[in-house]
Amino acid sequence: MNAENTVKECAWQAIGALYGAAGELPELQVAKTRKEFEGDYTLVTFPLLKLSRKSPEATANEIGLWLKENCGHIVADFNVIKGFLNVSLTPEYWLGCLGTLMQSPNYGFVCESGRSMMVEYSSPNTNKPLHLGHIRNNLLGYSVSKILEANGHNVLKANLVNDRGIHICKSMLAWLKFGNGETPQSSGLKGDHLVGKYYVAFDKAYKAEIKELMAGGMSEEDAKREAPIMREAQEMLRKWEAKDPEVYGLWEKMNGWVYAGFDETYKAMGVSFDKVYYESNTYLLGKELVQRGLEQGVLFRKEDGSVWADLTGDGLDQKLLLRGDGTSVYMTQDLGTAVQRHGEYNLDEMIYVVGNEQNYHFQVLKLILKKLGYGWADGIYHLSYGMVELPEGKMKSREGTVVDADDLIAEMISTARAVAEEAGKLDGLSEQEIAEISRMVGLGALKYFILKVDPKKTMLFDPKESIDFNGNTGPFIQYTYARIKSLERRAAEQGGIAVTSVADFEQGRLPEPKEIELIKHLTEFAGVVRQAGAEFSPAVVAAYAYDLAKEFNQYYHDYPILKPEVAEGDRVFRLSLATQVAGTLNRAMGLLGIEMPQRM
RNA sequence: GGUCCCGUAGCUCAGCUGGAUAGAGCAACAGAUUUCUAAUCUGUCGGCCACAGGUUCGAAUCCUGUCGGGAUCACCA
Repeated sequence: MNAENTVKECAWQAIGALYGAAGELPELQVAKTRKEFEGDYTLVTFPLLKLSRKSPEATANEIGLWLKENCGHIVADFNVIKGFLNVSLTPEYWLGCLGTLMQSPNYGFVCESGRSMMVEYSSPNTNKPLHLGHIRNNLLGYSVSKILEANGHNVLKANLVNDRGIHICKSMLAWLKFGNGETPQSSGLKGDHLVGKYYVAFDKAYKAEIKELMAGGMSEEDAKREAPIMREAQEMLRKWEAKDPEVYGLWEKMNGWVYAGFDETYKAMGVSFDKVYYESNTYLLGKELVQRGLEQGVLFRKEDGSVWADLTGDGLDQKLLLRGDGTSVYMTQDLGTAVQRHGEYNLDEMIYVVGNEQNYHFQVLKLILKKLGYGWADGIYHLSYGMVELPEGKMKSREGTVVDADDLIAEMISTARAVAEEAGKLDGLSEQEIAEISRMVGLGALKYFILKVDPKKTMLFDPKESIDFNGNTGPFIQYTYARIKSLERRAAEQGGIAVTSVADFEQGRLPEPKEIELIKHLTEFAGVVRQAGAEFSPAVVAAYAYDLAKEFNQYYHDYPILKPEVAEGDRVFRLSLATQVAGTLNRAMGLLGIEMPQRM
C-alpha cells in the first residue's frame, strides 16, 4: 500500500504505451500535490519532454487522458498547470488503504532485515552528573535505536562508561581531603551529584594553589604542573593503574555512587542499554592491533619509540597511537574496542552518538581501520550532533552555567503539572494519575523539543522561557492522542463499536476529501520510518507526527464524530479513522521515546 | 593557516536526492467554546532563503568564491 508508487506505476504504463519504452528512461518525478492545487499527486513532465517531443502542457494532457482511460485507481478529473499534471486517486482506493491500515496494527514497522547494528550512546564520565548536552545525546541514541529496530534491524544499545582517568581521581582526592566521610546516605545527595561536588572542590583548591604559586613568581604553565594537589591526583592515577588496594577500593565505592545516580537519571529519561562497557576494562585494547599495523607497514615508529599513523596522504595529519613509553591513547583504545565488538557481534553497522567536536576523531578512526584492512569500517557511522547552547553561549561548568539533567527533568514535570492544574485538566483525578500524566507530558515536551531539531545543528535552549506546551510541541501531539482515546472510551460506554475491517462499514460510505487527506497522511508513515532509519534522524519522525496531529485536529474541529446528530454510518467510519490516527501517533512518538497519556 | 559543519520571518525551527506563489510554531493583533477535552481551531501581520557568480526549461536546494558563526587539527578523553 503505497499511493505514490501506485501513481508511479500507472504513469510508467502510460509512458510506455504513449512513447514506447525504448532508450534509457528518465527518472519519474511524482510528488505530493501542493495544497493550493487540486489533486493527490503531481507528475512533473519536464524530464519526459525528450521522449514525448511535445510541449509540457501537451505531454501532461496526453498522459492525463491515458490514465483516465486505463488506470482504474485514478479519477477521471485531472488538471494540468504548466508542466505539472495533477491527478487524484479514487475514494475507493483510499478506502482500501484504510482497510489495510486497520488490518496492520504495526503498519510502518518492518520485520527482520537480517542486519545487526550497535548504537553506542550516553558514554558519560563518572566524575560529575549529567547535563543538558547529555540529555540530547541520550534522547538521540535511544530514539535512533528505536527507529532502527522499526526498520527491522537487530539493535544493540551500548554504553561505554568512562570510569577511569585523571578526572575521577580528582573527585576521589578532593573527597579524601575535604569530604569528612560524606556519603549519599549521610548527605541526602544523589551519588553522581555528590561526586560532582568534589570534582568542583578539587578545581577550586587547584586554582587556589596555582594562584599562590604564581604570586610566588612562578609562570602559569609551571604552576599548573607543579600544584601539589594535581601531583597528588596524578600519583593517585598511577596507584590506580598499579591496582593499589586502597585507591582501588575508593574508586569502586565512588563509582558505585555515581552509577546509582546515573541509573536514576536514565530511568527518569526512559533510556536503557543492552550492553554496558567500562573503560577500565577496555583502555588497554588496541595495542596488539598497533603492533600488527606496524608489522604490515601501515604504521610507523619514530626515534623516541612512539607509533604513528601517517594520514597526510588523505589530507589529514599524523596521528599518535602509542606513546614512547608504550602506553596507549584514546584512539588506540577506540580502535581496539571497535575490532573487539565487531568480532563479538558481527555487526553490519556501528553507530556512535557523539558530539560534533569529535568529528575529526571519527574520521581518523574510520580511516585507520580501513588502512589496517578492515572492510567493515565502512559500516561505522558517527551520529554527530551539535551543542546545546544557552542564550549567553555555551554551557560552562566552571562558570556554573550548566543545566543539570535531573533539575531540568524535575522542572519540566512540575511545570506540566502547574499548567494542567491551571487549566483544570486534572480535576477529579487521583494523585497517582496526576503524577503520571504530569510526568509523561513534562518529559514529552522536553524530548520533543530536543528531537525535533536536526541533530547536526547547534540548538538553543533558553531556561528562562520554559519549553512550550502549545503549538509544535510534544504535548500538542499527546493531547491529540488523548482526545481520541477519550472518544474511544465514550464509544465503549455507548455500547461499543465493533469494526475490524472496511467490510463492516456502511455500504457506499466512502471517505470525503478531508478524510482522504488523513488516510494519505497515515499511509506515509512507512516511508517516514524508512527515511528516518536511513538518515538516523528522529527529527523526520517528529515532523511527521506533528503534521498528522495537526491534520487530525482540523478534522476533529470540523467533523463531529460521536455527537447525537451524527448518522451511524459516519460515526463508525470516523471513529475508525480516528483510531488509526491515534495508533499511528502512538507508534511515531514511541520511536522518539515519548509516552502517550490516555487523558490529559 | 588546513579540514569539517552551520547561516531561511523579530525568536525557535522545517523544507536541501533541483520543480508550481518558500512553510510551521512562538511572539503581536482579530476571531471561534451553552465543548465528542480551547494544551484546540480560523484569520491578519511578518522573507533580497548571508552575499556574488555559475550549471538549466527551472536553484533556498547542486558547483565555485566571499562574508559571518561554530568545531577541530594534543604524547587529553
